[in-house]
Amino acid sequence: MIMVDNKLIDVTFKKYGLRKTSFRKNLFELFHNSTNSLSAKEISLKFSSSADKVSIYRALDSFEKSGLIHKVPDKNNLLRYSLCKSECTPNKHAHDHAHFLCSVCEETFCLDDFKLPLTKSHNGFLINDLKIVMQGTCVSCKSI
Amino acid sequence: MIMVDNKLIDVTFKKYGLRKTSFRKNLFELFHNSTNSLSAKEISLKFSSSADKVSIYRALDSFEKSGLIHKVPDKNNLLRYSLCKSECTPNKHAHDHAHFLCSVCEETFCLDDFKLPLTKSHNGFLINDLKIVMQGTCVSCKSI
DNA sequence: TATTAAACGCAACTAAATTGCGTTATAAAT
DNA sequence: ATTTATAACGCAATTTAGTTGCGTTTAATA
Repeated sequence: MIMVDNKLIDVTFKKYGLRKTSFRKNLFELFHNSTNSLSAKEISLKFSSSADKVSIYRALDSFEKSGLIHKVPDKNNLLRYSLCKSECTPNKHAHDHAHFLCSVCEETFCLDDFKLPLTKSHNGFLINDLKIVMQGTCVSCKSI
Repeated sequence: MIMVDNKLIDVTFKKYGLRKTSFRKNLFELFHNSTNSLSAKEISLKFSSSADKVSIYRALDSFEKSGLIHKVPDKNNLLRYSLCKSECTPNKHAHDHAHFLCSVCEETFCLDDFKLPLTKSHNGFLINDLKIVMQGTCVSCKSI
């Protein structure tokens, strides 16, 4: 596992109000060094089962509530998370991007530059949140 | 339960190539008389547990594969289905509409007239399928 | 009416996620 | 630096959704 600057950990954990336990620091590193999203199972494997699954679920929950990570859709309806790229806080997650599920490798990608339409209401329905999920073949799988 | 015309059942089951067992006829009626979507649990409750859950899951699966119903998103990641309104077949589900999850009543609605953007690719990602899921307050809950 | 293939129903199972609770470690207050 | 309060940990047990296997029943058709 590539080491992440201690400074970055300090700043990030302070910003999101998280306690710096060794497991949570490692979990943050894992997210930071991952290009894609992570499920509890994948995290468990990366830690070669040294981390209890309950700790994983609780850490993910706490990371999400603080605004450090966000839920992303999963092909098999698992809980799956990605590091937030924009400035999310406990009060507001700013996820104005689409998600892409690859049917081949089953990975989930954030399409940060695919912006969502900003619709506030439709036929009397008040819209607080809008998600776009695409399925298809990702860049890497396409060229295989 | 409001009776559905036997003619409608005959025509529908013929069209989708489904066998007319009493349970599946009742299940179709249930969908037909529901304004919203249904989960396996809700269906089980409606049948007051007279239907085995395995039969429910298998019927839903078969209804979906035939093109009679389609999966809709669920707040708690459950399998949830709605009757198809447009002309879906086993080969092609034509669901070019958005779905709306109400945060108050937790119901799922199909917004049939909210059309999806027809994008075929984005940054090298090949898009086969695009889903829009909205969250907010539905018409009824808004006015409470 | 006989045949065959799908649907049913029951039990057992799998896998994800959650809860409870006693223990440990961190942050802050002294 | 030590104490204290609280959050996180780790283990076991539980919950819940959904699946599989298999023998039996039922519906379509020949």
